[in-house]
Amino acid sequence: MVTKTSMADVARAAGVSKSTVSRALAGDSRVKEATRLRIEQAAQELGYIPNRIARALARGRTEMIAVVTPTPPRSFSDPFYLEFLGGLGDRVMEAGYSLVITSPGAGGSPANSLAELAAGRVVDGAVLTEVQVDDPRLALLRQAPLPFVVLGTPEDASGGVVPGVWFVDGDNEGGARQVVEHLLSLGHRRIACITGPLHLVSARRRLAGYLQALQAAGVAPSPEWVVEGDFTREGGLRAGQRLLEARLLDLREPGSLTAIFASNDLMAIGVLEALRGAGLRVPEDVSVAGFDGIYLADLLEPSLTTGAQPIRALGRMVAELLLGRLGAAGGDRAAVPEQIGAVGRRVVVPVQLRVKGSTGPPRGR
Amino acid sequence: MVTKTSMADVARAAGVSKSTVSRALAGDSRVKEATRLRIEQAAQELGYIPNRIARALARGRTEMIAVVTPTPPRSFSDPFYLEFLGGLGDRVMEAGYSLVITSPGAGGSPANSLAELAAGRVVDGAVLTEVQVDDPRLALLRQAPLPFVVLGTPEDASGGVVPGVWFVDGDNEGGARQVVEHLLSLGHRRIACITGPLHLVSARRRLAGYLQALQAAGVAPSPEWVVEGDFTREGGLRAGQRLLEARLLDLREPGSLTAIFASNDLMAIGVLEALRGAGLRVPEDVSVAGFDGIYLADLLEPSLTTGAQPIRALGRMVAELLLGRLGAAGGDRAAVPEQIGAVGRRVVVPVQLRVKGSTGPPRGR
DNA sequence: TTGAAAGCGTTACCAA
DNA sequence: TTGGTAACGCTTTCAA
Repeated sequence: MVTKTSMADVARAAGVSKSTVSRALAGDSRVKEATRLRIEQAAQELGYIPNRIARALARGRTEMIAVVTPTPPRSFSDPFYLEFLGGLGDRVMEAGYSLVITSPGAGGSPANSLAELAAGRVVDGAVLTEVQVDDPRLALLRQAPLPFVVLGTPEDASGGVVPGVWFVDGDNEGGARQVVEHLLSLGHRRIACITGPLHLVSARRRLAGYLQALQAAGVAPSPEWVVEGDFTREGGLRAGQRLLEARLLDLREPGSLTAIFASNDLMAIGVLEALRGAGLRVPEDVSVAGFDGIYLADLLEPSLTTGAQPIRALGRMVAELLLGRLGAAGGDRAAVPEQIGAVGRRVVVPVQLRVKGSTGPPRGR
Repeated sequence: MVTKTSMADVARAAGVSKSTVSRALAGDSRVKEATRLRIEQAAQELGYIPNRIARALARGRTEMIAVVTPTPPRSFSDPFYLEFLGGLGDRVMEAGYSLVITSPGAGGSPANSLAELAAGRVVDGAVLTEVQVDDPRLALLRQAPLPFVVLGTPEDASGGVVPGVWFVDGDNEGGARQVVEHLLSLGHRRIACITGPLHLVSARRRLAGYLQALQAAGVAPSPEWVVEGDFTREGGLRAGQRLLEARLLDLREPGSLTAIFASNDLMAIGVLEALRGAGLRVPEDVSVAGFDGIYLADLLEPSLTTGAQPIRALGRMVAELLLGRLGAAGGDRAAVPEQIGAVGRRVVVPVQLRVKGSTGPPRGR
């Protein structure tokens, strides 16, 4: 235990008052040059480092930003979130903020911990991920004095965008549509969709995109083609197995599926495993496509065809928006492409179809 | 902006003093039942949530733990660290702590930000990753009043373990030896090693394991078999290409390598790419083995033979040790296998050879 | 240009 | 069992 030096010590050593030390170290221009130098030297010699907690209490700002990570079964080890977090973290740390990772699951109810965050003055702002339809956290945060930005489009049950909320999102619907259109263009007609948890906005939108593409192509999907998953690899594996058990992937059957659209890459990976386990080849027997464009998708064999979101860029944009709201130095509003200038700032970025090795023409074509 | 309620408001509403409110809410047994109830109700009604910053200042504890992530080119998107972080995060959040992610790169020099962390009283403890030989951060932290635990063995230049430091590590040397012995047992003799950055302890130890295994088998490695990488996929790719350019992977040459040991899985993935690019098949033409056992390793085709560390468990153990040092509720010392009871608590966990599809007998055997 | 002193919202010690 | 009152270490008026 080393005796820690406080501002008072520096003041004493430099022969000035605490106030002056505070001003000098904050770069206040009203401090005489000579005094500042003397203070800086004293601080240096004493190894003084300001107590950020005390500063935070006095200033009312902590220079920390909270990231509320997905709830189980996705955790923050979800590759998508980690890549996102990378982009977010890089940008906010550049601006001098730290990231506080809080899991909504641990230590109380989600709403509870969020409320504590908001009122506990621990962070200056928050990033919400994994938005649900009619997300109760939004009301909570909006009435709290905590600026926040959402990753994902905040929708209510009727499909309307919740006003007044700042958010960044990929074009889930359009992206999913593109991916399914790609499968259709290869000649597939019987295409399954493994969805995310349908209380999540992103999951619904991707499902909508899938349905739109089929409808536009005049394909009427059988209800059993759509399986609800949970955005995890295990969930994808289970969903794949369910399709197998339902004999929907039996090549000898006439009504067999020829392609599977998984609503995220992680589930697609699970599906690949399920198929491999059943001795089916990809893409020769079945085509598989995913969504997200996590970097893992490229490392698989076969590499995964997917609707790629600019994941790290999403993180950076969320950071930019939030920094802008915080009035932070370096929070450059102009850097954020503004889509709609209405109530709340909304950024929706396009999703890019990335055709790789996991999709090909259906068998027998 | 909602008017926030402070403890004083609750006190007024309940007709007691701040002290009593503080005690009541902290569950102090000396508060009369009736009073506690009255206070709790008042707090409830007013929507009172304690200011954690003020509490932290008063108590001297913030209930936050810092994780110092690897420096570039590895970032915290490195899969190994992410899995580790998952284990760590789960455990510390269970115990009521939040995780603060600080990048040593951003906002100043590594040492600087670390010193600020230590003295800034922002966190109660810290986790260090990516230890270097003679790591300067250790001295810094040890003289600071901040409990910390290291992921990796803190070594000085002479190979001795720095005393007084708590750490958790996988058995790098033994693990690497096992992996290389596996290659030798398959009949390989000309085995390359792609190392990590050699200022890192883990990289050195894995190299040592490789050399030991070869020596024990009576194989004298040619200097050009050893290529220094950087633990990234790109680094692995480059290293693989270097071996190719050096004509060490030309099957027509008599001295061609038959196997490659990459010091971590991520580099092994890069090597696989390099080989694929050169039209070499794995394991028919060349065997490839990695280290770490990241979950990605299993998803590759071929799946990767590797020296598997219990990555998430490493995270949990680090958490356990740190919580123990913090005297945290739920910090269960007994849960941590204690290897050496000397100065500092040291946990070294075995590495398990996981034989998968990327290794096989050398060509022509 | 500097200093004194009043916060910031808790906790914790000491009396009562 | 409760209340008064210092801390905690900094920032920020307000005066000088």
